[in-house]
Amino acid sequence: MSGEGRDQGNRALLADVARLSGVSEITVSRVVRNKGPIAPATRERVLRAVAETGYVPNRLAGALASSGSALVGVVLPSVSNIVFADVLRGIHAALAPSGHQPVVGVTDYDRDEEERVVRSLLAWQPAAMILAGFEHTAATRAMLIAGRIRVAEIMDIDTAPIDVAVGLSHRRAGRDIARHLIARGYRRFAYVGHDWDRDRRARLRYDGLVETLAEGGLSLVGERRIAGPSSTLAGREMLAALMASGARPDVVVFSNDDMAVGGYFHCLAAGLAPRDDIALFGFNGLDIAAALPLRLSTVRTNRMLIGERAAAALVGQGDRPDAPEIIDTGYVLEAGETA
Amino acid sequence: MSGEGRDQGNRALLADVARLSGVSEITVSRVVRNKGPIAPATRERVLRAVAETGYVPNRLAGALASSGSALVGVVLPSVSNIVFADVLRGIHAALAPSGHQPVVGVTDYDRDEEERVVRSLLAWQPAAMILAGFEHTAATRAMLIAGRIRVAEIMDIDTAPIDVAVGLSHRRAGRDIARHLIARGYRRFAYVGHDWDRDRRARLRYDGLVETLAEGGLSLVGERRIAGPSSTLAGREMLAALMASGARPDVVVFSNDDMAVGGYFHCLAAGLAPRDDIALFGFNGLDIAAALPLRLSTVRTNRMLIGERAAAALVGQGDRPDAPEIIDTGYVLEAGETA
DNA sequence: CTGTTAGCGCGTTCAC
DNA sequence: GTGAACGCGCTAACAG
Repeated sequence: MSGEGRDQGNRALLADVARLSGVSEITVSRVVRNKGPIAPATRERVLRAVAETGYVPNRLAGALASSGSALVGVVLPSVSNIVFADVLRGIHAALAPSGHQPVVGVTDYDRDEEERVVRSLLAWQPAAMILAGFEHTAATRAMLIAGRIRVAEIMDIDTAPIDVAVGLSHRRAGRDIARHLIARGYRRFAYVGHDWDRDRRARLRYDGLVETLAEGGLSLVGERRIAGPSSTLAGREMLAALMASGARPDVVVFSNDDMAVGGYFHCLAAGLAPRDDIALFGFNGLDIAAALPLRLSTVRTNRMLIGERAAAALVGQGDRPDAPEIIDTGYVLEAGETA
Repeated sequence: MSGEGRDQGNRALLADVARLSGVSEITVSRVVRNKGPIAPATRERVLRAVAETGYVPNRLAGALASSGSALVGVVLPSVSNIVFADVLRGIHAALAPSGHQPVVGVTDYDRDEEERVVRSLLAWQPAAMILAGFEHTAATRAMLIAGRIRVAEIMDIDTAPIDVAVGLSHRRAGRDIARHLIARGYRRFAYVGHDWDRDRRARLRYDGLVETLAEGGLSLVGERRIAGPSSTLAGREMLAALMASGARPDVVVFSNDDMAVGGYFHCLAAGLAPRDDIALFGFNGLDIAAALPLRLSTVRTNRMLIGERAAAALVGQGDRPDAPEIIDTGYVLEAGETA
């Protein structure tokens, strides 16, 4: 606000280009946007003037005039989590061809912060909005619904969306993990996880896991959750604590790969052989999981695809449909070498 | 472009709030922006009307009218690299209080793509621009200089910036690593790295390392670089290849922690004891480095701080100064347990 | 194929 | 402490 020099200097405007090429502003506008019929000769003259002046269109003005910005709001709990970074990459990739720009807001896993972020993104009149997760405040939901813009809620498809849901069923993944491990002969299951308030999807997987165990007459022989975000260090410490508590699992299911890699490290430090002494199972299919001395057994999710499909489902797809749409991007259970 | 329903529906405007509260538009505007003198009673009436209508200011229009947007362009080579994700987190944190919004463009390590990204970000009339790195096309430089907006080039401070540089000296870090390891008694150095075209900072560190070794009468006994991005898997494979080539280093310096963790995994798989058989040194100070069975010896850089300082140096700081500014965010050499 | 007219929604003057 | 007029830079409708 203290800034003075908000002067454009010699920034070229549409009018400058028009004058230089001897046509009207609207003609230049049409050439620049590749819209409407233009005589080849005119186009060339205009293009030359554009190059000469170094004209860069003011999209702020353009968006205001056409009451439709090429901005897409993206609301993520975190960007330093590789999972969301991958999603963002997918969104970028899908948006680039149409000239749309993602504008990212970060909530830090806080619903009230999400409300503030959504409000502030909405102020830029975005063409669409992509949010990670389905748990919003009432006010957030109201803004999203009233906004009339397309909205994608991504990462899981276990909940009914406002408009479009893109992701995978985490509950189903949890069930598949249980089935797979039971089939492999494991019986003494333990769980090592992180904060469910921050990551409801981890809880959905847990529920699926425990449900299916129960159907097989099994239950967890041990369980440990850290009251914070997942991390390699947390995984290492939680598995150490679990083992110290006297539990004797033959397999440990982790809330995700970060935690599982930490568990792997605990095994190395404690002289336990992963799989032979204790089997390990993760979730996400991160690169590092495949680089461990023994390839981590895990579930590979396609985060980039989630971002791509979400973006593609929203831009240039017309109005919000009557019935919510569900897009399942699936997952692959990778047997690996640690379970 | 195919979208029909770009209709605002019943979106409340400044005029609606004004009518409802019985004052003029400009008064509402002042209340909403907390600017100018307002009678407490008026403010309250207006605020009530704002709440009632659910009014959200149109920042597009606001920016156009005041010819100054609260957007900050951020140009990054990648978002799925934790290093840049951390930087982005810092930028977000520093920008949030002043209501500025970062708009991110991703170049995928391509200079021509950077040019396109910069052009398209400039079209949103950002208040400032933050770019990772110093190597731009001539056209990119020209746009940045002509734009009159504040520009930060971040990550290293080994090159003269257009306006502000924020980061650390990678060449100096390379020299410090060499000095540290020589002091610890290591003599047979090897290097395992990744693509220098994508990451010039890795090369600066390499240069510093080799220079200092030479001053001590030493040189690398082995060296391996993958022609692609860094990754745990690449680190593992490159160290394996290096050892297979017959080199017998007593310490391996990696281009970064990802590569070093991969090297650690190779040691485990090959039955080599990290440090006792072969010492390992990384760069960045990632969380995972501290979670390994032996804490990785590395250099901790403060990526979030880089983002914060860059953002703080630009917004609300007036015009571009005559002389470029250099902000050194420093680094800490962490001795660790692997070297 | 090209131009004219009339805003988009708000903030900056100034005046009162 | 409040308001009226004008314009930010561009594009949607029409004409021609």
